[in-house]
Amino acid sequence: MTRHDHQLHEGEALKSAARDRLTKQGEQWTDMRASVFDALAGFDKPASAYDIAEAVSKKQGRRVAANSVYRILDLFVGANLARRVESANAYVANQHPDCLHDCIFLICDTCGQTVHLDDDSLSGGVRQAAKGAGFSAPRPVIEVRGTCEDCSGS
Amino acid sequence: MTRHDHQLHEGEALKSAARDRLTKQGEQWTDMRASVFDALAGFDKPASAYDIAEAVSKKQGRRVAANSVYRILDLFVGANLARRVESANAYVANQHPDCLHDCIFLICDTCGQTVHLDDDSLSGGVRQAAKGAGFSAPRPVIEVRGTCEDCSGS
DNA sequence: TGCATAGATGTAATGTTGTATCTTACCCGA
DNA sequence: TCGGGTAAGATACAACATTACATCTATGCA
Repeated sequence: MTRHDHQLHEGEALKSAARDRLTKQGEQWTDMRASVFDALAGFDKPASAYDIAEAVSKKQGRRVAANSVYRILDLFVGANLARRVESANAYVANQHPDCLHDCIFLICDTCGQTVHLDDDSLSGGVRQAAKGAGFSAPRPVIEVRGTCEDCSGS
Repeated sequence: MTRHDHQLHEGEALKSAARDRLTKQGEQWTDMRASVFDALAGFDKPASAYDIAEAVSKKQGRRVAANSVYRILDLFVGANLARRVESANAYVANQHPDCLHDCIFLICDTCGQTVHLDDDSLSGGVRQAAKGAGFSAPRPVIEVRGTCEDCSGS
């Protein structure tokens, strides 16, 4: 596995990195988008759009509809601020929105905790295999379901 | 990519291989299961449970409910007769139910066609990475979204 | 034979995830 | 201040998945 020497953001730093990234792409950093990002980053495991809608609703004391959240999540995924975890139908905040990786998620079937690896040699191999089969614009989805260390111990 | 020298089944041969495999596991090969397998194998791209329910319903002239199909698909996936394509919420028949592979799906975003690779070195690398991170019983999900050769040409 | 039982399937309802469409609110430049 | 554009709200609906419980059927055994 490759080591990351780039910045791992958290809390306010992550939030402002996300804001910078989005505005740099010509998109607006609205209150609603900030709220969705906060909620997403506040979860310690992948959150569904509905989870986020509920969290934002609670925080703001008004009902926020799921479709608004979806729109914003799509935008985030497009801007590399968030990732979709396909096998969980859920989303996670990207801790380093400024680096482009094909990332690998390890999702615990027991507790839902998800850890995130970047291994460009593995994902590169998958990309190569796809290209070799005639696929263009490949976007690898590499996830592993299993049991995390904490859960397998208990 | 590794070459397959094992048997690739199709049509009746595939069906009987599937039946053998299932019965060998102590499960029954019922009419309903045969119908679901037929329908699944009859699609040329990943089929959702509802697609299959509809196909079976049409063929039998009676309404088959989704949950029956889900039950059987779960059984099939457990017995290696079928695979779930996570990023498509859909299922495909496994062409060689007797071999255990972590397979790789390439799904065309345009036409939905899905090709299936077995590359044990890639999937092994992913397994290794997961184990290295403390994950046990890893089940890799490796899929690639992109554009197939046919669709990128047009 | 007839009954008990376990497994398979049917029925219905419901929950979760994702889109489509139209409307409204707001900002900003002309 | 008007007009165009983007963001977000409201509503409906489509697609995917699960649950609880009823019924059927094959099988073994008294």
